[in-house]
This record gives sequence, structure tokens and C-alpha cells, in this order.
Amino acid sequence: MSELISQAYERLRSQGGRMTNQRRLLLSILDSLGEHPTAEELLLIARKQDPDLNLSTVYRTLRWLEAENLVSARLFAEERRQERFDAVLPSEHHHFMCTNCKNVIEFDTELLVDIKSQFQDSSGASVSMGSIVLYGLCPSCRQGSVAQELDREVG
Amino acid sequence: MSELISQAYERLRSQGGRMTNQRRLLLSILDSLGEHPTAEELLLIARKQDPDLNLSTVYRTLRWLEAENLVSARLFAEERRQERFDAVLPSEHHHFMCTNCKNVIEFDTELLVDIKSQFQDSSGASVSMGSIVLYGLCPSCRQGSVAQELDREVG
DNA sequence: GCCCTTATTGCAAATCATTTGCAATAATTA
DNA sequence: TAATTATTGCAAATGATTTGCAATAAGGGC
Repeated sequence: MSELISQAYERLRSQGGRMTNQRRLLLSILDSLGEHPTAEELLLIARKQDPDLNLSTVYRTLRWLEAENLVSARLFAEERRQERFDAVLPSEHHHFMCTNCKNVIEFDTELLVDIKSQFQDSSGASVSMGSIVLYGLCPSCRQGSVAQELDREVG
Repeated sequence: MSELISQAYERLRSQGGRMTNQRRLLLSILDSLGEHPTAEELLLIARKQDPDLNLSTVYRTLRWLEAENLVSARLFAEERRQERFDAVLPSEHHHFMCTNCKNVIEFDTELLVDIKSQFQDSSGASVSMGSIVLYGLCPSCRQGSVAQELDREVG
């Protein structure tokens, strides 16, 4: 069983919480999904298994997981008000969002620690965490836009 | 006259737009304010000069400035749904938010370009922009929390 | 396995930042 | 100065997320 799911069981046990069918389903989706779904997207996926699942339950589950630090929520500039949720991996990771297709790619870098300490040193603040978001065109949309440009030139 | 304000005049002229008292007021505040106000905060400040100013006007002005790339809007993790607005400076800059007092400090770094090119090279995407947000305690809240800890130990 | 307690759910209504429709107002320009 | 129409203020709408509450169902004890 995955880290996420076993951790969730453990946290529930220690808090007197209950492992419901809804939570089990949402956890298994979050665990296997290689994406960063919105609450709504997660609901749609989950409803294939449990058509009565409610959006409130999705939100409550996500918020609980967030409080337990098993999931993190992020807002991207392209979708101002809609959060995307992400099972927290052991290592700190960052995001790239394609401004065209809105797909999110995770990435990792050792360079952020330098930025953190640079800022700590110059400001006197203590930095506990940080995140980077990059925007641009993903490889396939990049190809698409090159193709479009060619079309325009030819047409 | 500042860059922001003269730019705004220029854009309005070229679009057949009008420089109203409300816009002039909001621009002068945004221009001089060394902070990252929310729309509501901006309204409160502006109402000292024009008590009838409406929140819709503030939003419309901010969105127009954003579309003109003269102001940028950001969401921080600590305030999930409320945007903060920021007159765009000539150089790309990043943000630190104090998790205690919610104050925002801007900072600059040459290290992001390395992260961008690192990611571009490894992913095949083309990155057009990026932003870093750091969270932690600002110098004064840091002092406060040190003081608290001492209190706890002594008391 | 069945009962009891109460955590969790589904539903509908509430929130809250932001947006929009519209009639009234005020910048521009002729 | 008048005419045109961009912009405003107001109230109502929106849309993601949250919350109150009665109904349901985990999980512990019998």
C-alpha cells in the first residue's frame, strides 16, 4: 500500500477518525493520479466508482489531507480561483504550468536553497518554505504553436 | 510624473479611453504605495480622498492595469482567495510573505534564470516567466516569536 | 452478528472575493 | 457648449469553497 494511504490510515487511527468508502476512493485516486486535479476534476473521476459522492466530501477530504500535510493545494495564475491538489511527495517540488493546455509538470531543483539563503541573509527573515511556479509552453503545445506559425506563413 | 501614471495616460490615449478622477486617484496610490494591497485595502485608502468610490471601480481599474501589464495580481498561500496587487516594476521580482503578519517583502534574484534554463533543457518546454514565493517569519515577527519562546521557558 | 456512539456524509444554503448589467454620470471632441 | 459614449455606482449575479443539519454508517463493545 502506498505511503499516502498508509499514512492516512495511521492519522485516522490516532485521531479516532474513520476510514469511509469515500475517503478510500479519493485516496486511491489521489495516490495513483499523476496529475494535479481540481476538486471538481477529482469528483468527476471518483463518481465513476461512486456516483453519489458529493463535492463537499471531496473538499472535506482534501482539506483534512492538507491539514495532515499529505496533500498540498496550489493556485496558478492562469486559473485564479480554482485550487489544484497534489499528493505531497517526500521531496520538495515545484511546478510548471502550460499557459495553453493548463497541464502541470512537476520539477525539482537544488537551486532554490541558494535563493532562500540569499534572501535570508539579505533580509534577516527566516524562510521556512518556498515554491516556484514557471509558465510557458509545454513541449507539445510548443510544437503546435510552431505548426500554427508555419501555417500562417504558408497560408 | 511616474512611469506607471504616464504609461497609463499613454495607453488610455491610444485606446480612446478616459482619465477619470477615480483612475487618477487609484493610480497615484498604487504608484506611491510601497505595499501590495488587496482591492479592499486600496478602496479604504482611496476613500479618504473620494468617499463615494466603489469597489467595482477599483477592480475594473486594477484589471485594466493588469491587462496593460502595468500591475500584477498575485495570490498567496496564506490568503487563499484574496488577490494582492502590485505595480509592475521594470525588473522581474519575487515575494516573501510573513506567515505571521502577512506582510510582503519583494526581492530579486539572478538565480531564477538558472532554474528556468535547467527546466527548459530537461523538459523541452519553453518558459516565458516564473515566480518565486517564499514563506517564513519576517525579521520583526521572528523577534516576537523568539521573545515568546523565552517567555514560555521563563514563565 | 448486533447495538451504540458519534464521525462522516449529502444536501441545501451560506460565504466571500470578484464580476456584470444597467441606468446615470462625466470625459472628450467636434 | 452640446453630443457622444466610456466609465461609474449600485445591486444583483457568479463561482469556488464552506457550513449547518438531519440522515447514515464506521468501529468498538457486547
